[in-house]
Amino acid sequence: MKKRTSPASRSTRIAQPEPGYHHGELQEALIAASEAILAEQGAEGFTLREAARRAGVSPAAPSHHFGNAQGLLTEVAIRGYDALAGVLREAASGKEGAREKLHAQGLAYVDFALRHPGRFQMMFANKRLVADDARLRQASRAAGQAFEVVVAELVGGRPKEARTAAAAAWSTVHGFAKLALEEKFGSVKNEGRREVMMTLNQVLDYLWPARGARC
Amino acid sequence: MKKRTSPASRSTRIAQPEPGYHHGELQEALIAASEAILAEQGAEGFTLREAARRAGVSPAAPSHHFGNAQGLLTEVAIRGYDALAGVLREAASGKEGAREKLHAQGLAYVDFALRHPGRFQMMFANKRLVADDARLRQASRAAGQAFEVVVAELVGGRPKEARTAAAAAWSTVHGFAKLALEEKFGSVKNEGRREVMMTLNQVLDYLWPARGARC
DNA sequence: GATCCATCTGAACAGTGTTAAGATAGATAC
DNA sequence: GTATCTATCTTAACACTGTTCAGATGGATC
Repeated sequence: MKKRTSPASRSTRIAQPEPGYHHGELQEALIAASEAILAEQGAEGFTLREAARRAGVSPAAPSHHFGNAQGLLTEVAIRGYDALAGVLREAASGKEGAREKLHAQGLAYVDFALRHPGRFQMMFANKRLVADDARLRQASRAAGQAFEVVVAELVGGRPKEARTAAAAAWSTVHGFAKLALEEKFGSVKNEGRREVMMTLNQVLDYLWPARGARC
Repeated sequence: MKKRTSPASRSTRIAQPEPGYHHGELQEALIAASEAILAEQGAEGFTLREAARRAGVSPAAPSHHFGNAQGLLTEVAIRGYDALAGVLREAASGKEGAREKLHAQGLAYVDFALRHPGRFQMMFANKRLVADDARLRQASRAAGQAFEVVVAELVGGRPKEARTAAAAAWSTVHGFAKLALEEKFGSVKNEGRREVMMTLNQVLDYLWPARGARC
């Protein structure tokens, strides 16, 4: 503490809209910093120290708010699931008919994954999260249920079949997103993305065909 | 170099069947050590130093054979894809009829992932591998094509539709495996695994129904 | 105005991957 | 049979990482 103690230098800290901490702003600053790292560097690029650096605090500061790196990432993942659930609900709300809603949700799911790869990968990196955190599990379940409500409409309400169909839908779009992110369907940068999304369109048409199109 | 120089102490090194290195055995020892770590600790538990430790060499030794950690893991991933491709081909060969073959492949794929989670996760952790390694890409493509040959039979040879159907099949089983590993379908330990595999069975039946079962 | 207490810092620790220079020893050449 | 060559491995160091703990800091409370 030789050069950074004066109020003037303090206010130059990055990602600190209000000059004073001690007011619960550090949590938000750390979460925002983490999301920025994930967006720029991907899930593997995240480090707790870098998040602290961007928030303008020492490496030990985050521990007082989140316990450890897993705690911070868990909070980031929760927000990610909330965002995903919102995207899925909105996609369904803009369509008429169960098949069209499911179709739109599938596209929205993969679009979310390709637009926010770091965040998406981290959401499903259980080992880096507090996997049994109650709020995390709830947020994850809520996102999964976005499929279930649409699928229930598709299969006509039978709960057993709805569970199976929801698992099928989630598996398909999740697997497609993961494989696309690992470039198994070719590049996903720039115009490569459009092509990958068209492949997804065909996959969804193949698995959930328009009434009477298959068989 | 004070205590470990005598031939006697040298021979006590772990995972070193033949006492003499200098014969190309270190590559195999490092790969075997890495696979053991992945099996015991999962993908996140792998460290290059631990692999070197198990092979009985210094932390710098692997660099002479694999360049860096990514190089070693790439070799591990290649063997993983080879094993997976073998499993998929064998699963198909034991069945009659395209749908039954695809069904068996799906079960085999997820079974492979649940039995070797660390290896499986690492195979799809592009950031930890030399993603553009020619042999890795070839091994990955070979595994993916195990689906294509069966799916081509299913759709009757039309190549465009076969590509789509293969992407659909791979996506579904890959997504199911990933979600299962992240415990999204409940526990996957012990008898929980049987239940998860039954869910997969229902998913496959739902997406690729027996002739005339749906519609 | 003194005390309290949440918050944050500084410094340390054990661990990581990677690099460069040097030791070692099997293979080759004379 | 001895000397040289060359692949292989070690030692030591560097810049990182996450986490812990004693102590400084300063806003809120009495």
